[in-house]
Amino acid sequence: MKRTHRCAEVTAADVGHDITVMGWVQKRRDLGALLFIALRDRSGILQVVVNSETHAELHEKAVQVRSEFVVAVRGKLANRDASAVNANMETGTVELVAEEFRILSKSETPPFHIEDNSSANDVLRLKHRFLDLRRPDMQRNLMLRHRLAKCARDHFHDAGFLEIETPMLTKSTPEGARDYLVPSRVQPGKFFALPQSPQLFKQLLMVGGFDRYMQITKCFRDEDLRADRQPEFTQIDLEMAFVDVDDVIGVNETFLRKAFKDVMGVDVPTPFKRLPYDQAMSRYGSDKPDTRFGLELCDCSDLAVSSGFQVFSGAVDAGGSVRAINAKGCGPKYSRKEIDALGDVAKTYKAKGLAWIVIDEAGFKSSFAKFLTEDVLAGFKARLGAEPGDLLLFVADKDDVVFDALGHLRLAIAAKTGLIRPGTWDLLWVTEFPLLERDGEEDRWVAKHHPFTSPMDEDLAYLESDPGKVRAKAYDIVLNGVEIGGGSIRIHDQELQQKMFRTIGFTEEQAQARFGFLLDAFRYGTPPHGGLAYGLDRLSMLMLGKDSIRDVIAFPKVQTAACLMTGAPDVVDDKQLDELHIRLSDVPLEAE
RNA sequence: GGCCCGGUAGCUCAGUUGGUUAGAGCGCUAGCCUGUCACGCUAGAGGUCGAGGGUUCGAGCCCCUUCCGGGUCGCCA
Repeated sequence: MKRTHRCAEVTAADVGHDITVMGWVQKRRDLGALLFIALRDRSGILQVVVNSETHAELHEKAVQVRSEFVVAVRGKLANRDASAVNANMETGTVELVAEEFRILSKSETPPFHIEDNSSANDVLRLKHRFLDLRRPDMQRNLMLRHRLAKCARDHFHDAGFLEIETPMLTKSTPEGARDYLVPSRVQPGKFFALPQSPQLFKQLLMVGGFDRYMQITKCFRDEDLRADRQPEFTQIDLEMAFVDVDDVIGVNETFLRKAFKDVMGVDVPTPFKRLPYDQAMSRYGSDKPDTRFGLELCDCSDLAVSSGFQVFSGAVDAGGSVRAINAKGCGPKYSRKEIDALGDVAKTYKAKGLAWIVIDEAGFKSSFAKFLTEDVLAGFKARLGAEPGDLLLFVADKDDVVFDALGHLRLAIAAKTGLIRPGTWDLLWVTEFPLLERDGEEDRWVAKHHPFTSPMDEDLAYLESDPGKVRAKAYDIVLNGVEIGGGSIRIHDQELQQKMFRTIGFTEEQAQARFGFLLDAFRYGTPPHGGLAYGLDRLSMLMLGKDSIRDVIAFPKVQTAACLMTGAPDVVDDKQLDELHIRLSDVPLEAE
């Protein structure tokens, strides 16, 4: 027997014709002399009818099937009687009248039912991921991911990009995330690292003369997992020579517009909004702001200084700030307990507390009422445009704490009060990131993006005198408050690169030891270049409205970075370790 | 490493103040059934209450430890 159709790909034109389908038994409905089988493949479900009166032998075989048996059925596609039409089914007007039937493979009773919105828990599903993948929503997810990846290849191919692979076994580089290491058998005591991204290689491809490169590739970072972070994930990575910021942004806006059109059928207008980093922080308290709603931050530091409220004035005196958001109309919506819960949110992000004022017709209620004179209150109300019914929330601290706390508060309030309209696709560039940031632990400047990111031309003068002031030619693309990609224009000038290394405390020897191959390359004619990388998993996740990238990865890992299906990671034979010149220490021995 | 949530039948869950033999729905098995599509009807099987320890006359329930999973902070250039 040879398959002629997928189950749900039969059309009205096929009615009356002989067809053969193969798939899994979704459901068996046995009416005695009449048997219905809902047959499923990746396209959907088709009902098969087996009649014992007309096909006794066939029926005898078919009644043996159970859920998830794999069968092949040949027969005539027929229209159902009007009374038997199932309007909830894509193929509900037709059915396959079996004339030949083969059980290709039996199945044990599956540990959970194969269906959308499975209520089975994650452990069970991930242990049996091969079954979980049969569920229609997992099939849809991975099909969308495929379309997105294909769209990227098509678009960048059409725009003159070449897909070139870069090594998986490479050199560990300092800074950034923790590397996954691979021991060398041939060179005792030495290790490869799996790439955190193809960053250096794609820059070398630019030096190598491939002026437009793209790749869809795995990246590895040995850090703790989150709903949107897996130890291995996939980037759509690209790099272009002879470009500046606007060129990179342009080709990517075209890509995203095409991706949303082709994959989602959604029109996203270009150009996208652009928001400089300092505005993103001061208005939204985040470098990946969700701008689908307001609740913007408002600086009240000047009012706070003269408020007579020590917590407020002290924060400003210490170089911090007092900022607030006005949760319009939330006064009556939030109980005291719920406001306290907002305080807990603020404390999660290191705020020492959350000060609040509820404005009502009669006056106000506040957590710091005794410090609120008429004048001070009037000042805050005017600054925040407050009206009766509003809930004003204040955080006083160092700027980074204030931004972090209020930034997350506005998300919490938006989520709780339903400010976010589903089905909106809010694309936004965040630009002009700081080039450097202070490393608290080591008390030095470190690259915020990476050490090859170019400073903005107008800030070059400050690189040595006031490094914190220098902005970078770096940009992130943000979708609905989630960073889906980021990149920068790179340094292509050797002198500037040296200066950059000096600023982040690298001696020439250290830089040479770590990035020598790149610096060598840059001595031989480097085109100006820059690029960007997307998180394919995250973009797929958002397009599907999911809140975990596990839903768009065929075989994901759990929070302990383990694969429940294969049991990886696992112990290996001593022989393998010997070959790799590795001796274990400090490993708690399990009972053998 | 910290904090929070969860773990009872194959699955999803209920389980009163600590009290007899731990229940339900779905699924599964067998029988019956010619238009089902959440098929129906009848009968049946199915339990290390995650694991270990403690308190108690008595623990699914209380306490301690631990394992597993999820969320989150730190971490993630």
